[in-house]
Amino acid sequence: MVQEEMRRGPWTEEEDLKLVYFVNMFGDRRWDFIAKVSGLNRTGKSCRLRWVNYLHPDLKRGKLTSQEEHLVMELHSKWGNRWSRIARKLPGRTDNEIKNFWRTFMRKKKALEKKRASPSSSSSSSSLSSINHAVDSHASKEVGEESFYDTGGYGHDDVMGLISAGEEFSLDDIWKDIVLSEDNNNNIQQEPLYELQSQEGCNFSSPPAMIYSPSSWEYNSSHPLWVMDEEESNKMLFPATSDQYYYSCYEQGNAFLTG
DNA sequence: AAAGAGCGCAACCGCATACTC
DNA sequence: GGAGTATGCGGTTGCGCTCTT
Repeated sequence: MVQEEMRRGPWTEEEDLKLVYFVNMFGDRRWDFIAKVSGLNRTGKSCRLRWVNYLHPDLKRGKLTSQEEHLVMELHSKWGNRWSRIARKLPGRTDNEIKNFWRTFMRKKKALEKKRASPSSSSSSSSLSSINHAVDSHASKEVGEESFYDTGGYGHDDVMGLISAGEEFSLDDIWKDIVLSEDNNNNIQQEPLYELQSQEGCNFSSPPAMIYSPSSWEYNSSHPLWVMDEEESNKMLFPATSDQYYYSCYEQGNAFLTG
């Protein structure tokens, strides 16, 4: 059978709208089915990913808060790279997001480590050196090429040891250490890498998904589908100019179901 | 102002597991 | 119980934006 070439790459706004519409209609389970009936010409996998990582109404946007970052560190020390598991403890955050955060963190750490490796700097009592130890004690198990990822966590004892009462510094200190180090190197600190901010204080970017702001959906997280008046949902999702187009999508979906 | 480097994030890939028939 | 299919997860890549020189 000749398989039609699937679309790949970044999603367009129109595709997003379509996907949201069909997920709203059929739920966020049957991805292959949704991929087919929507006519998106994407794989079910791709649709799921887009939904989970970007379009889901419960998603938070913007940087992780300090609390969230702490939690990630803590949970990673327990569970290692079990990103989805960690993500479940951070409502509104995706495994992808956490993975990216961790990668960035490790990258910074490596960079800092490199700088510190220069002979002039050896403040062994710094909190960073301690977390380095914690991280390295595990990461060093890996052989050969260094990876951004620590594949098994710091080791609970390592990091929790740092956090525990026995030590005189917290993860805050560790972060401060990184920030300070950056400060020293850059002189100009445009904005603290890591500042306390309220959950609502997130720096929202404005992706297309915000067009259908989650707050405007009566989303009930305990329910697989958004609860929404059909007429209302049509109005919100599809501007008058494209009504006909999306109704045809609707028809298409129904036709597929009813055969 | 232009070029290059670095960073952040979205998306893809391959494998594992769960589910359905 | 086994095969086929769908879904979930972790790792990796590539692109675009921002910052630096």
